[in-house]
Amino acid sequence: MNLQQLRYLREAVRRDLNLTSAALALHTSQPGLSKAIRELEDELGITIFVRHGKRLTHLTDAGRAVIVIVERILLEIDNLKRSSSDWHNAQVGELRIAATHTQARYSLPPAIARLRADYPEVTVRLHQGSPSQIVAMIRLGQVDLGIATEAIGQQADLDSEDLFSWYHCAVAMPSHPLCRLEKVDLKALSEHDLITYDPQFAGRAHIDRAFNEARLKPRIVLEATDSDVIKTYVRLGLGVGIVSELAISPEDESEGAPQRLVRLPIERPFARNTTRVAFLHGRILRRYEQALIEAMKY
Amino acid sequence: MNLQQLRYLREAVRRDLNLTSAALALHTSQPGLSKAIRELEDELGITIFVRHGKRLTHLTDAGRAVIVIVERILLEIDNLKRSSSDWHNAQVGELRIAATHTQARYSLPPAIARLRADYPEVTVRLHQGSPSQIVAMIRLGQVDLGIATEAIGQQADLDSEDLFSWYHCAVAMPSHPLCRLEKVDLKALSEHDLITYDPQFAGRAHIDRAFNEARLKPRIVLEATDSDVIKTYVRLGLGVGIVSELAISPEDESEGAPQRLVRLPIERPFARNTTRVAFLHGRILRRYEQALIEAMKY
DNA sequence: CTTGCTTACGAGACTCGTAATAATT
DNA sequence: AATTATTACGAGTCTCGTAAGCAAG
Repeated sequence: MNLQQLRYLREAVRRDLNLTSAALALHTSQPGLSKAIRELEDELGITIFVRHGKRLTHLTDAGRAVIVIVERILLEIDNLKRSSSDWHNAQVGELRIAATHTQARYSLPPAIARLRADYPEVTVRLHQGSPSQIVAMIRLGQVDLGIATEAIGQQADLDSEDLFSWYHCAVAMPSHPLCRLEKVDLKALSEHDLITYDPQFAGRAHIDRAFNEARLKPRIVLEATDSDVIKTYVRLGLGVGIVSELAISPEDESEGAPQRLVRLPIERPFARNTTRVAFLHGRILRRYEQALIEAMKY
Repeated sequence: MNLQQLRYLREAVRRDLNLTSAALALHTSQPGLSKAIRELEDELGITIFVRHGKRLTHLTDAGRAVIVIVERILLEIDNLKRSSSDWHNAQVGELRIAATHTQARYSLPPAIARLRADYPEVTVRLHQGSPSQIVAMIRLGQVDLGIATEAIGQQADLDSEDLFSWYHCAVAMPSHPLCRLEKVDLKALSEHDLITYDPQFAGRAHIDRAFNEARLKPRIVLEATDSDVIKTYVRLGLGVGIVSELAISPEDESEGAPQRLVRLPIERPFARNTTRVAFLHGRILRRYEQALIEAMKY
């Protein structure tokens, strides 16, 4: 048994039992991969894959049991490399982050700037996606850390940590009728056109829940995954935007700004959102990964 | 990096950084082992061992961090083999148990008989030792399961399970003066010669504690690691034995027996003892290992 | 008939053991 | 002087890629 075989096996499973595709991904030949897997099966004395003629169709029970352990082994091998690397040159490396747009655009920049200053030799790769895509990227080992607000604290195979909390706010153009009110409640909001996040994103669940509990049907005229897109449409006068307060900067609200946004005085805020960072369960974090996480907490 | 290197490294650490001894244990050549470790250090980019000329003197900080991960990897590799083996031939294998004498002699036999009946192809190897030796044997991978009453529930690097509980009892020859009492209390016991376990064994700590709390000084005239030895000396008339009730069989007490022992009516029993089974943290148990554990619970 | 796994085979790399070397205790 | 790690080197093994074969959709 050797690590190569385990890596091949994992990739084959990840690629839905397509050895050709797995071989391609691993920059090796398909026959070699095929052989390695058969040899592993022989040595362990089990069949991992059910074969129909010359196709791998699905995993056996034993295969499912084995793959779990193999994933753990390879995770620890990674930990070994990362941990070693931390001892001899803590400051060089690569950090792959997946985040939603809101995080990538508003909460990550200062943390990454800080990281770049403290660890100039670390390359940062930033991927964007929906929370479920982020989770998938972590699982497949395509990224090291995932940052999102939804769906990221409840995965059994991921470890996660709270970073910070924030609320939604409502913004409108100065000319909007709601800007004339002292207090804006849910009912008032529900009577105007609203623009907010796609249901998967940035705490949208909390927004829906609030309206639901008040037995109100909001008129959401536009959904986007992206705070900037929402702000743009608010500026076009399409409605009131409900966005993360992270996405509203002083410049957006300043008197002199050409397309000034006004933050509406919402009576009671939508439920608090907590942005979290997640990574593979059991993964040891490198020094700069921990530094980034600390830099994001406040 | 390969598994061989990791195995070599683990053995070198286990053998107190003596590569010659490690090579011997692994049935390989010492230069090969030396080379493998250097190559691993090179690849990881760290030095694991501090070298004084040509001696390995101690571990570096990085080495200590690395060895923990390496142990985990090799444990999972073992799990992989064991788990696979469970799928293709659950009934064959080897089961190495370390137990104290009392367990090996009194509580294990029925469970092992049952195991032999259910899994005739499983070879059982039984090792004896003190609780701390048992823990060491588990740690070094010399045995699969360890069974003892003391010192075995509180090791951070071992998983453990309760098996059953039992009390100490006091036995004497029929002619002994204590046999004439209706009730025997600690004070009465403390006025006679006592024979019991070595301080490391079979709940001896509870015995000492009981006397201590009653501010009595027991006259322990003989200590043994072994219930049978204690019974033998009781039969020789050297004193009252305080042994596990597991070690007293109906034959010992039967009227017709040549060297009959009498169980004294102790007023209040010594604290309850719980016998536990322990194994390496994170180890996956084979079917017959679980079966043995279940067979011992009652 | 295209896709995709397996078998066959050979060149090159690697492993591992022996012998020699060198540094500590 | 004895013990113990490292270096050198070569035989044997193993790995891995190419080419060919064959089963399934």
